[in-house]
Amino acid sequence: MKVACSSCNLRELCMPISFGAEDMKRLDEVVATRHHVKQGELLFRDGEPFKSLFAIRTGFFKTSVSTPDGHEQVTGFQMAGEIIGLDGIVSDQHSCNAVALEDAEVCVMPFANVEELSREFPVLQRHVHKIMSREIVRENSMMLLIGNMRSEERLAAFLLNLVQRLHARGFSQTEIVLRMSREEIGSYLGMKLETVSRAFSKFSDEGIIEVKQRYVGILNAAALKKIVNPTGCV
Amino acid sequence: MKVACSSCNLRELCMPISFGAEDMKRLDEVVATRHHVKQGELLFRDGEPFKSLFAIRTGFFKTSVSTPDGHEQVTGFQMAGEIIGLDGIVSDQHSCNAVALEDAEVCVMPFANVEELSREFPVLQRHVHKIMSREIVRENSMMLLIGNMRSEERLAAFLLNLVQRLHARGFSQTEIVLRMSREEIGSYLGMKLETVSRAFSKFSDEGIIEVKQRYVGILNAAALKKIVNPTGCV
DNA sequence: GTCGGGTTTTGATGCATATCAAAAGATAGT
DNA sequence: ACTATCTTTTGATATGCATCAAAACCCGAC
Repeated sequence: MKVACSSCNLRELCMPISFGAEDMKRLDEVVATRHHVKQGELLFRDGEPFKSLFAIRTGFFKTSVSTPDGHEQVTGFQMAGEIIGLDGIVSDQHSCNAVALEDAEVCVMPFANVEELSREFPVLQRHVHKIMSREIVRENSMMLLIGNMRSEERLAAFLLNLVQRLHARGFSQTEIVLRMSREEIGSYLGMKLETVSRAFSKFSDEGIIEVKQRYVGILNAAALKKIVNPTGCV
Repeated sequence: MKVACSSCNLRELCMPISFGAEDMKRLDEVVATRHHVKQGELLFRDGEPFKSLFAIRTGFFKTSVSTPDGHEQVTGFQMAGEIIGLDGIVSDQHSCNAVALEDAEVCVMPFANVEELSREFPVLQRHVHKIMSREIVRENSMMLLIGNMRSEERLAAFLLNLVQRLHARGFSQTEIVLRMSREEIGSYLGMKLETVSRAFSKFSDEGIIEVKQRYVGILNAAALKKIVNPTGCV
């Protein structure tokens, strides 16, 4: 079952938009194969040789790095239409682990293909640069989040970010089914799982959200935004 | 005073290494002009339109982002041979501030030039990708640092990183003159200036370092490494 | 040299979050 | 359906770092 980029409904997310049908056909060449990853399995692992970027077609991933003593730091959660593997370019080997948090399918894009077609299509080249820049900016804001905000602000920002990305993919603007555990959220946000749980309970008590296990209903998005940014400006 | 990349002693740091004399001449075209930035001045500011990347020729910069309520998070310190401005690519405007911490000179590389020459020279293309990937990896490790380590571990890691980069530029392996304040270090590492100061004092009391204002002498690098990574493995 | 403003150090105290612990709830395998 | 295991919640306590405060120190301006 071959699904070409040109006919993929995630095209606008992982490919440049301003592409003619003609060019789009050529662009299909970036994707060599597709690959299924079962829940809990690794797509790639820290230290593994880097060959390809991966575009997520379906499913949900987390990426993480570890301290020598085995403490894990989740560095990101990725969903359909997002690209993972950029960390591997610099040293030709991956520097983090990517684990599927639910059964997933990815498009394997050999980086040699990406670079070759990038030289031919400036719009693709620009797109690749933007994707990498976006990741740099995202991580900047994560540093701000972890370094400067308190636990409840972090969780509020996390939920808003998640729901915004899901909404961009056609899901509800008010309902989330979390794919990750409290511990993984905590690792991502630089806090312990108990603190995550307490923050959930607090928001729930205040009527801002509704929590039932991994289901989260957002009852008062404005309140969440106010927690992240109390002044309301910007 | 025109200094071409081909005759710049920082060439190995900001340009691809495997370049013939012929190609190197063409590569000089990436740099449009040079620009002086006085200590305390901004090279670019959050929200400003993005036109160019900047290669640092001399001097020392910090980049930072801010919360709406004005709290600053330093996202990096950059020295000679390093590239700044990558954050601006994604949305055609800068998303952080870059301030010179000492009088500096930068090479202005219009991004249009970079992209055009990248298409022509695969080795430059690869280089640009690596620089962006390196920044992504660096920020991953900063998330690990801020999210998982305690204050003394963070400062130890910071000092080791700084001295390693300075050493790569021909400076001492054991002596640093800090260009940034305790507050800026603290912001970068997600802690308060008092905590930074206390950690300095502690290391000094233990004979691991020698501190006199912004001068730091590293007396026992092994001890610093052990603080970052107690198990000693890896 | 002296004054004034900024930076750094050090001490005392408080608070947010980590840690420890245990129960409740969900999930998967037999 | 039932048990074993994992996840989540909640409570009690501990602690690392922030906060508040003040003194010491440094640097540049005059």
